[in-house]
Amino acid sequence: MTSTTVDIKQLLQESVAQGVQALYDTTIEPSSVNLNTTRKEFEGDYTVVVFPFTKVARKKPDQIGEELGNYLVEQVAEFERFNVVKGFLNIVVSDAYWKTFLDTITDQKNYGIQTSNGRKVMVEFSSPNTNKPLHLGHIRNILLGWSTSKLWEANGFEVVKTQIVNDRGIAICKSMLAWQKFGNGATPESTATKSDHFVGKYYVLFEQKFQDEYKLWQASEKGKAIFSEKAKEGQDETAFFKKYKNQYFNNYSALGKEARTMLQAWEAGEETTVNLWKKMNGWVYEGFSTTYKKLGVEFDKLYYESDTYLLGKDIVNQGLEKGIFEQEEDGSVWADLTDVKMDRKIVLRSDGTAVYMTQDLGTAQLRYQDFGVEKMTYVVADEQDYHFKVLFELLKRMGEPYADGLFHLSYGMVDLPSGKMKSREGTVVDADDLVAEVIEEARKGTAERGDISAYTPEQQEEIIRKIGMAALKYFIIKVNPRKRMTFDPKESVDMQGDTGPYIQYSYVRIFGVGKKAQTMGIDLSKAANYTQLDALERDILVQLYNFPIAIKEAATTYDPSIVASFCYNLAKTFNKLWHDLPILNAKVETEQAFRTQLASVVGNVLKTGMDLLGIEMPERM
RNA sequence: GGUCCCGUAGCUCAGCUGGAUAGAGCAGCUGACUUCUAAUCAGCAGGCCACAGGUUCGAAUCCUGUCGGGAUCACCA
Repeated sequence: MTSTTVDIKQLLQESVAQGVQALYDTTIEPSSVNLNTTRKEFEGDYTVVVFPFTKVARKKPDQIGEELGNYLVEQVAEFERFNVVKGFLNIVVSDAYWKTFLDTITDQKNYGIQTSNGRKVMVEFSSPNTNKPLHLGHIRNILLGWSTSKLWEANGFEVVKTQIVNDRGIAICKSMLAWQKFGNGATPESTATKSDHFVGKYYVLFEQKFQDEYKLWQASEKGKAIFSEKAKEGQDETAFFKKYKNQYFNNYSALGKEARTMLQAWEAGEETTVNLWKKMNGWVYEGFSTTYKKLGVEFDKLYYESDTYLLGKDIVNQGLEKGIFEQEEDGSVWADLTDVKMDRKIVLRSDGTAVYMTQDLGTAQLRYQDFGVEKMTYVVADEQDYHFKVLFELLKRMGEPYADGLFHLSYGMVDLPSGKMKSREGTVVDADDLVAEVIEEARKGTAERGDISAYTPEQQEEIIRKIGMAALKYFIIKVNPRKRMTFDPKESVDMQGDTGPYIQYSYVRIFGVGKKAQTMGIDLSKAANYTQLDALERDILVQLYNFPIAIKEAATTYDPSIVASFCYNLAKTFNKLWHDLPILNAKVETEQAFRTQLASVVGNVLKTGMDLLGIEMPERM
């Protein structure tokens, strides 16, 4: 809270505790006092629930409410009136308090944002594979990661935004092989294709060629023999071969063999393979970078799997010495987590090579060495819940200094109305396509409803872009991350109701008022003499008061949707005020000045809040 | 089968550290622009908060069980 105004909620809790002491001779913790914001059908700003005091007071709730209410109003200047309804004590905070509060935050351009606390944390997000372009799932990930980073920054932390780029392995080799065999030297330039999409095309092509090969094999003597030998009772061919795909790839496929050979050549550092790998990854990065730019995100540090995939073996050895891991006769190393209801988990293969877990152990340590962060957040879909539970448990057992600060921001998958996105069925929503679509929709909306003709074409384009991106981003970020969400492309471009453009619209109104107030030469100091706050004005002030609280909660619970819904509610209340009460048209000078001031703070808070979600505000729309 | 997550209006979602009559938006119907931007506002209609028990003065919220949906349990990443 601010230094110049008291924290009204805290004051109320403390005063209630004092009141209980004075009236009923009982000591209670101020923080245990149950406070709610008053429902809008009753008069008041805050409501004290008095039921918990019935035992110590041995009186009826209504009577306690009366007694406590009288005590508060008599003893504390900030509490002006009260009423009691069915055992709920509704408190009206004084106009004077709210006006001082508003003055205080009017002077703080960064109201809600804490100053640096000198502490450092890391957030990992996006972390794509380099064999195909980004899709809708990445967008949710990226928005969550970006917003979480902004939220921790808003709470005073320095945030290192990072990702681990999965640039090696069999997947990229498939793209490489397909390009080498079938590409005829084509390039993104020669085909006028966005470069990451270009590489993705060859990944898809590989899958097609592989399927063709697989089909032929299924009809061959060998394929038939395998089927009759290995298929379970009653299992039909289609089902069997679907499951058998990986084994076919590893044991019989010619293409599979070529891809694996390529991977081995890469691991051996064979020059032409490494050069091809560099070329194709270069294309992918170029494409990613324009997509990130469109989404308005950037990173401070990139880690590449090609650099880190051998890490972690030292940690495993240390763990062996400490007795945290155990070695089998074949040389493989395991962690036994059965005592905490998890399984035995392999951390090193029998041939001594690293698995995914090994890498992650090593990468965590590397990051700590690089940046000395006290917390690390991994934004990764919930299908990897188990992996991270194990990873964090292992790092804890290793006694790593940052182990208590590890958090897996686990989010639900994004479904389409038609069901799950499946790359094989071509239902994956491409990130670039989606961005283009939502901007087109904003263009239509602006043509119908907008009022931006006074701007240059470039400026208009910028406004349209902001509106489209707001629709898309808000639609995704407003959902609690933990939950699986349905992405309906039609709804995602909505610009009315609980949407990004709705909030932008409130801001635009406020911006317009601010500009006009200046030309009118309104004297804001006149606001000092305004009395008799309207219920809507009080409602807005209570919400503004809660802004820093919402930011804090959103960060500590890793849930940006809290800020999204905060912004929506504030915009909604403001729109109602706009409709019901005159601002610049108010006849009384004090009223005019006060509302102009209030509007300006609301605009400021909306802008700050939306910025935490990665959403920009236009000044006109 | 073990473990974890989810189940709230036709649809998409809030509310969950227990508190008043469960809230929004969309879709449907109705009304409000000579007045600071109607991408707005107001109203109508829409709910055994999956189900059954339990704890409590009080349960959508906490506990147990059941049902439904999803994820995961590789010397894959």
